Amino acid sequence: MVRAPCCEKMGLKKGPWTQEEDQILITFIQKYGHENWRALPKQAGLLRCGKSCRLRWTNYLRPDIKRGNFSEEEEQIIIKLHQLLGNRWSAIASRLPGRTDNEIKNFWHTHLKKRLEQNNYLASTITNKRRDEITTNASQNIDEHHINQDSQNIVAYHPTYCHYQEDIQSNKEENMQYSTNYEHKDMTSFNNDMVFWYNVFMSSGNNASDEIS
DNA sequence: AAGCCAATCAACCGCATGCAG
DNA sequence: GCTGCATGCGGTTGATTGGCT
Repeated sequence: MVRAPCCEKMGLKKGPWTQEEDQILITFIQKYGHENWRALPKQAGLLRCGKSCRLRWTNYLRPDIKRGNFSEEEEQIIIKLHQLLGNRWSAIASRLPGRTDNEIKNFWHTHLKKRLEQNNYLASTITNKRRDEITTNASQNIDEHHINQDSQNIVAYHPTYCHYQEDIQSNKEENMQYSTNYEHKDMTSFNNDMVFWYNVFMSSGNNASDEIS
């Protein structure tokens, strides 16, 4: 398939947007909308390609964009959605009103990814250490619960399952079950997490099954 | 004060997908 | 079914910023 020529042709401008360009784009979109991104820059009098305009609008200029730091709850949602959906940033962003896929992607790479890796390392270290203790001291009655308490304490990002319960009345009992059971289960209960979040999607009105497949 | 380095984030690039003709 | 265009998406880059020496 032949690729459509992009902005590098015809001396179109690249790089950071100026305030003036932003204003032109905002004014134009407010007036005429953005039916056709490819034609928009020409109509608006911008020396940018449509792709660049779309990105600037969707990631920065849109009026409904929420700026500023991510809340604790948003972090938890991103982490869980990433476990469920992988690097499907737009799908994740669609569940976080006011946040863009680009913003979430950047936040993931700069904050959450490192933290998860670090926490996973620490959690596995602690768990292995505990297991060694158990092996060498078999007569001592140390149960699995004890081991997992340590892992849980280390894994700071760990889910708080009650966030959605007010919104999802129909699944209330089921969700409570997950949140309660979690206290007594080990890290492998992440499978249950998956089920939980799948249910959240199904209840949210968006058919997540299409996206998961 | 200056230089270096790492973190951050806006923006770009190229592929994938959807759709009309 | 094929082709070409428009748009969406995820990975990556590079400019900027802030902290440290």
